[in-house]
Amino acid sequence: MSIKKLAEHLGLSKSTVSRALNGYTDVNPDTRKKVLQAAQEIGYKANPTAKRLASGKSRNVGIILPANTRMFVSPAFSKVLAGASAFLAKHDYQLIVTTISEWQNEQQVYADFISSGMVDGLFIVRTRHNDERITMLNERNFPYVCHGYIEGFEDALFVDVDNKDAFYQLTKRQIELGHKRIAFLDAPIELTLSQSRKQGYLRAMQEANLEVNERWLRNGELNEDAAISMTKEIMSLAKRPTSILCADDTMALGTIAACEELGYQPGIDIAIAGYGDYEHSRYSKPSITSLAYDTLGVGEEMAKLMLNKLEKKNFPTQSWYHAEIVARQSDANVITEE
Amino acid sequence: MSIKKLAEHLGLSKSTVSRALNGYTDVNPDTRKKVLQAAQEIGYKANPTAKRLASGKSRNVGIILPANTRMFVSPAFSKVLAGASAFLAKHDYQLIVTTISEWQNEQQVYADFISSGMVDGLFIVRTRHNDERITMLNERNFPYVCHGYIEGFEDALFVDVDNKDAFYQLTKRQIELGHKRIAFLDAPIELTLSQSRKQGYLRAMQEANLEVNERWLRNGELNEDAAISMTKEIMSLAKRPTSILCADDTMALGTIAACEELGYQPGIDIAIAGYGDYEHSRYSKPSITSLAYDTLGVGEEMAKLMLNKLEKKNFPTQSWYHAEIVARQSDANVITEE
DNA sequence: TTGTAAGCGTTATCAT
DNA sequence: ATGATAACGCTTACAA
Repeated sequence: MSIKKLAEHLGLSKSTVSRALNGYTDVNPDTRKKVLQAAQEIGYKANPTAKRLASGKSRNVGIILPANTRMFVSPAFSKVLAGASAFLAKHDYQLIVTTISEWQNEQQVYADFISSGMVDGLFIVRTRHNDERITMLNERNFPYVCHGYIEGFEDALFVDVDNKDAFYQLTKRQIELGHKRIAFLDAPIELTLSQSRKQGYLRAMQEANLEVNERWLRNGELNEDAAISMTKEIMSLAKRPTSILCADDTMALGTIAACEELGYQPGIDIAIAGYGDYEHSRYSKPSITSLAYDTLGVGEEMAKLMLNKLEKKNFPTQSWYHAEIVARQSDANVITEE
Repeated sequence: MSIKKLAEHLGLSKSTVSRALNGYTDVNPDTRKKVLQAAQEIGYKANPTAKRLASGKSRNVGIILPANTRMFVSPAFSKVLAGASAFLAKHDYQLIVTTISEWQNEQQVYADFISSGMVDGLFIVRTRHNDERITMLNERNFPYVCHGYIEGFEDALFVDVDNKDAFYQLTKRQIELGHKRIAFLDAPIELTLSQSRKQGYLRAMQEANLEVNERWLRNGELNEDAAISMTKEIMSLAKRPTSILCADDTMALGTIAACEELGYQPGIDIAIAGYGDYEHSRYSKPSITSLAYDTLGVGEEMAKLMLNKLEKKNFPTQSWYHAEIVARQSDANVITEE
């Protein structure tokens, strides 16, 4: 009733008003001016639901977050979201976050969400090898942008941190600090990022001609508990590492706790480093050496790729960010001579 | 086109199919059975957008989170969200989270969001004294449930933790541990919760006949930096506290850091306690004594109140949760004799 | 119990 | 450059 009223008020037809409002070219500049002004005065706002039904576009982009993992809590990730949200908002798009619980079927939730018409595109996080979500989105030809690279799809859109380089750097740092036995508690193996991190680690180790003990190379969830149990196992080995790299700073926190429980002094007896430069890492004791990247920028970039895709501009499809070491205490003063 | 197709396929009218699908009573049980089965087989899903336009209901409830504060990151709060989301999902509602950036006008964002028809109700967090958001929602008669009590509106819906009791307990604990000079770094003064926490603190102090030094009672943002600067100021006072209570565990983290920087040993020279029982509090050094509550439950309760409201059932409008002390190292072994 | 038909507020196709 | 009018997919009086 509303565009209708506005039209009547102006003595114009709905269609003209609609065109004027939506920036079509075939409208008399004067008419447009009048319409815009009247809309302003009357306080007319187009009804998004009706718009959506008529146009098939929602101007929303969605993201589905597991309610139970730390993803929803990861300080780094929430900045990514903030960056994406801000960029979208500037372009009159909205970010819609829904959660998925453990008891829900992931594929189903994704399928329902995209077929609900609520969103024009989807952000995908924690991308996995042979990710069924990606497969489905490709099949349905539904626009998406991933946080984390994916392989096997030429024209896939993603932004990622150069994890390989990041962990190459971090490992190299350990080597330069004199370590020879370096463990790596990697992310869950199904995540694509775990592979690249592992590669970076391996490359540095091989370049330095250091032994890569398979027992020092583990995969686990990005939380304290997983890190604690892995650390305990590793540190009880006959041949144990002098340095432990972690896939993120929460793991580093757990690793520190586990080492202390075992009687080691992190930062003195044993080196520990993480990834993500979470807020608490500065305040941890010892403070945690970590890898920092432009979280806000990553989010913005994801949004940018998405808008390009949705509005069919020419665009790059992939974007890489660089992580840099933030050196702190946790790996700084460890004596490593045998 | 879809319900139409389903109807044609069944040889029924759209309306009958619609009624059958939506559980109306005036439908032949047999007909309903057939319709449901056919829908199942064909894989028919009602288009939510069309439903929304026709019915004026979205089956979505929204929440607007500041992208920049720690709200989005607070581990406790993300569990609240998870609880709410799960409960809503069980009842075929969705939680929609949008973010608001610093440069956006809050009232505007709220107004736009509710008038967008995207949500049937709103969760409000960080409720404030004379909260303009509440005023607006009341004026527009738009359903909402607050996290944090609000005053001045009889039939307001909220769930809250008994903050007064919580900080009464926490303060009392300090007193029983022998402290006489107890500081309190409270939340931002505009938040309603800061008042009740202060009241709890004051009550315990007064019951014990202890001096309440106004300089020891501060308000600040719930993050490390705010706590650090407040702690430094307080600890440089001629008469300084032997115990510092914090409005949440991130503040406690900052307080610990600041005390250490000043040469104190938290948990030994000075007692510190927080609120929220964040994940990192167990791993902090010293580990942080905190107040824990049923975060998931709070979220579920918010969702429950919301659904009651939306579906106009009789219901309680308010719900209180209890917080309990989790005793750890940060305030355990502090010697307090003068 | 079922069907008809008029909305819901837009956009989009065709004329004019 | 503007106006009718038919979608969009569903709900909901009202009629039958």
